[in-house]
Amino acid sequence: MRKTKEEADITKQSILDAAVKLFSEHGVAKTSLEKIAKAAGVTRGAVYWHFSSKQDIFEALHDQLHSPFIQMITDGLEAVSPNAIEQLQEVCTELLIDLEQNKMKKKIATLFLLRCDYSDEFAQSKERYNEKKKQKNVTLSRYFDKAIKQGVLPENTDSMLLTIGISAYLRGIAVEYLEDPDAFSMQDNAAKLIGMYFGNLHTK
Amino acid sequence: MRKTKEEADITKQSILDAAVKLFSEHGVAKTSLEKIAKAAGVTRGAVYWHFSSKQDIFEALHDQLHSPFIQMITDGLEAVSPNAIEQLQEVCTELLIDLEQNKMKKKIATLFLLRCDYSDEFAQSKERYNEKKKQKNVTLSRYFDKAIKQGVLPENTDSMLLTIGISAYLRGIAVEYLEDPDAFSMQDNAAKLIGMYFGNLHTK
DNA sequence: GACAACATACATCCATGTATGTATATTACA
DNA sequence: TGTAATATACATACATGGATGTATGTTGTC
Repeated sequence: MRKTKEEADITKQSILDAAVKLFSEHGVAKTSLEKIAKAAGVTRGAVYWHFSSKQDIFEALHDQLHSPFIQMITDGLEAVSPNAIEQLQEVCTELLIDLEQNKMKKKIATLFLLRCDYSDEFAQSKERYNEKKKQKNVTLSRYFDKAIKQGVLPENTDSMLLTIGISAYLRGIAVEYLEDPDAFSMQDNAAKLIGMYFGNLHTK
Repeated sequence: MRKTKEEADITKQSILDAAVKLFSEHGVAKTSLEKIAKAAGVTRGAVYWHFSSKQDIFEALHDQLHSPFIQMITDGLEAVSPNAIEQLQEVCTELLIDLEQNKMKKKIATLFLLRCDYSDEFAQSKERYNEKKKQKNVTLSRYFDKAIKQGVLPENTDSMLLTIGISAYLRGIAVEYLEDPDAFSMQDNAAKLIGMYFGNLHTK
């Protein structure tokens, strides 16, 4: 019954995959380890071998999936561009369209935005999550400072406030979309929505 | 042990109050009817007398609390104003500041935005919720049409898109704030944040 | 005296965690 | 290089608590 290290890693990953699927479909709280095990084609024994609890699985998913999601924004901004705001617009738009087209990302975003709450046992996850968010905000804020120097944003722009605004807007669009994906199409509207926000920011 | 109709109503309301508190603090899924009963100073017998299940309580809260919350926006827009956009700005700003100052509203918003998910048994609640949202969007969209006729919005404005945008923005700000109320103050920033969005919409 | 407004008691089901069994991969050693 | 020892990767079994729903008892009201 013993498996290779590689086989064991596959088992572990299949548990995580099953967890993502079930968490995003039925919510974290309503998903039992038994269901995860079955969906992964193993027993709870395997689950408890690889993870100590449901929180543990959640944390693993958080590290593996959510953090990169946040970083996707910051990474996309590293390339040098003549117009920092236009670049940001493109990154945001792509992120939103990707949410519609990439099934996996859609699942992940649904999971972390709509299917979990960070109270009680998950408070520790929230702590780390808030930290990542702060980092992201610092990065974005510095980015806006760059844009101001570039002359594509007015001198008196409050970069921190703009950061909060953009973050909220992006999240709001994502949440509203994921909550009811038939309400509107990202492909058709993401660019326009983002454009609406940035329309008044250009100095041109 | 039989009580007056009035006393019974008080009991029922105290159960709902306890539910709001516990739901918003620990999440809907993690709150048992036993805990609600204890917090309300009764037994589960009383809870089952007034409600058929946890979903039933959730639905009652939804009707009692969430719907009015949505309607607060639409209601605030009924008054006749010379500048529809400025009026909307004020309504949105007030709503957000209220979220910080009114403890009860903060609890309610936390509950419905961060502490519940609408999958599985709660799908029926979601249906009705989405319906209300559609109504709200129609109202808002008509409102923007009015603003266009008023001349405070450009002729070529896409009112439906603007509706989606505003809704998303408001929700995003609310969610980001509630998730970490220490991150920024509504009193200081709500007006500015709302202003940022509307800045490019004026025809002035 | 009937019924409303509960409290209490009971039965059942899940979910969790842990303990134990087991086959096999890996390692140690001769 | 073969083989015994050991640790790994689980499956199975067990014990427990907690949550739910219902059934029944009790008291006061109308």
